[in-house]
Amino acid sequence: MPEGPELFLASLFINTVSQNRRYGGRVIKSEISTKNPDVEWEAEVYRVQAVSRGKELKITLCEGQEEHKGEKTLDIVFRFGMSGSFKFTTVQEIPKHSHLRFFTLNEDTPMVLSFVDYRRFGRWEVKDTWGLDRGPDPMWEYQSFRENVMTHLNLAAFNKPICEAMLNQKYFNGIGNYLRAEILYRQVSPERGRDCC
DNA sequence: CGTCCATGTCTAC
DNA sequence: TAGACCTGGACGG
Repeated sequence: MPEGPELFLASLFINTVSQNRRYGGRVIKSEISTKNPDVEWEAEVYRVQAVSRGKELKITLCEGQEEHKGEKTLDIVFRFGMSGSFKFTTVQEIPKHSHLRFFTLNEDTPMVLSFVDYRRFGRWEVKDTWGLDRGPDPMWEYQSFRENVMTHLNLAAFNKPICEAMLNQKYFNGIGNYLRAEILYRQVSPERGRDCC
């Protein structure tokens, strides 16, 4: 599932299901997830919002029924690894491999937003900053993405075949193996003098 | 039953 | 830079 566009779609999905819902209680981590941190959060009522940047997705929890100044918030930054995704299900149908769970309030059928990751290569951190070694989003921060590339073309990171350079998340945050292949298939040809793989 | 493969990091040598 | 970290589906015997 997870390169930049999938992370973006996951943020849309989270915002769509969370738009007119309220969550409550604690955020529950699965027993089996030992490498990722507990999320210390408890609120009678809170809202959930998501935003993505490259191969990271940030969820913000906001205490309270409606927006107001000084509300308590908490940010969690996720990386999806090879198999991460978000799913929204009933409590009865919590998926196998659901490793972090957010519970809704006031529903006829209680619902759960889950971070699901069957291979457990995915990671989350409780923090509000994006990964320090990851660049701007190529789609949604195009100007700074472009500038970040253009001003560093002299570095060793670019002194290699483009298929290798494109996996560097400091400059191509969100590009993975499938996307680089699709992009290079469309844009690069030997006639243009590129040293491709 | 077994082997191989998968959209990604992460870290120990 | 090789190996580690994980699960499960496809396919071979």
